[in-house]
Amino acid sequence: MKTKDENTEDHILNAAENVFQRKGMDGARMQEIADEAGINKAMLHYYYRSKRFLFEAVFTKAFSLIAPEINRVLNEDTGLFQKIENFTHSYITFMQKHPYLPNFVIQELNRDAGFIKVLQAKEGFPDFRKFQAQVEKEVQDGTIKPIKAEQLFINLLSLNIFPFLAAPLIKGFLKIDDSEYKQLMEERKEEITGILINYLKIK
Amino acid sequence: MKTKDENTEDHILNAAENVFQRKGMDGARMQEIADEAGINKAMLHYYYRSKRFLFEAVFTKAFSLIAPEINRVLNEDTGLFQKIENFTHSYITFMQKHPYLPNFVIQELNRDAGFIKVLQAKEGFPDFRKFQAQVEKEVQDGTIKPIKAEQLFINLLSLNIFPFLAAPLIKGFLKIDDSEYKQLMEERKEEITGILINYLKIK
DNA sequence: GTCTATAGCCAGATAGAC
DNA sequence: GTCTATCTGGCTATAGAC
Repeated sequence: MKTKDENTEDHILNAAENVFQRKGMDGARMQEIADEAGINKAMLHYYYRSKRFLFEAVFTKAFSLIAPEINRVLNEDTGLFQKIENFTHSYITFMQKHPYLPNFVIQELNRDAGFIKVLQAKEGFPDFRKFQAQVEKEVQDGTIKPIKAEQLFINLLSLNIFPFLAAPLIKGFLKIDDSEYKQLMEERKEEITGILINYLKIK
Repeated sequence: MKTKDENTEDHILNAAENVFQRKGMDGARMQEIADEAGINKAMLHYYYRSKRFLFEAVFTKAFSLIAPEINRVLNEDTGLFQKIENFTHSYITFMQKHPYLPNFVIQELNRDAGFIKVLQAKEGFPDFRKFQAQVEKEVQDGTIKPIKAEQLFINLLSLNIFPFLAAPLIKGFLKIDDSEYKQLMEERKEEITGILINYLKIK
């Protein structure tokens, strides 16, 4: 078999990512995906059979891009402070590459919560237990304040992800434009690391 | 004119809230709203003329419920620590009453960012300036660490709102059920207040 | 004001030529 | 594999009786 640089199937998937991530399952149109891919509507069905299946391919791939980001926090072989800093610093870079992705995943999971079970069954789904053990150990050792691993994890995700999800809302409240907002996000690398490490540190 | 306890127009709006907030603009169906209201599809158009107008009525009302919550942080006449505690403690209660609301607002603003301008023009849109002045004053007085009001505001919203937006995702990562998650949210009242006050306090 | 019936359109999906 | 043409169903919106 010959493998072209980028075959039709991949073209379709890329186009579908663009459209689904911006418009969501319900707002997306097969015609728009076909246009984006520069081919015909019938081809979408030839390769993916239905809108539903195409959507699921996009969703699964989206999640497979997020999973390594989460795994970096959960399973990397470094200290807690280092993990917090690594995750926070790399997250903005990730968002610049995939601006619609977290919102897409969260939105579609709210629309169809049962889908998380499909993801959990797949290879590479993040495993929380190692992180939990690490936090418990550091608390035991007295290197950090007593805190639940779950809460720390939620705090880390909240502080990093929310400002991107709610960007239009926050820009509206603060009455600032895109470039000022981008500047704020840049500052948050230090801001978030500072807050969390300050909270964990024993004075 | 006689005012019935709940007239048809309100019935429709309530039903529309249910459906739009769960399904979004694109996923919602006029038929489902009519069923929910226990009346006929034609009535929706009689009272609200189009799906678009009905949606906007729902969206505007949704925002008018959130605005006072934000205003409490921005304009209440209390100290910063008190504001943080008040907002955090009341937010969970608010979410229990309106579980789909913040996700709905954020999602639809991402779909159509221009809509924020309509909201900004309305009465009661939160004004950030008083909060900003307060933070700057407390920094000046040396009662809190130097911090930008914008970042503090973003932190407060992130820590409170995100865990509800991303509930299905976080439940999936932590492999916990609804009641365990609810318990975590309850603990967060103290967790969030602690983090932020700890970060602001001068030791 | 409230209903039934239906117009008119648009989207997902398929048939079939090449 | 790729296209054009078309089917079929569902959705918003309206016409018109009561």
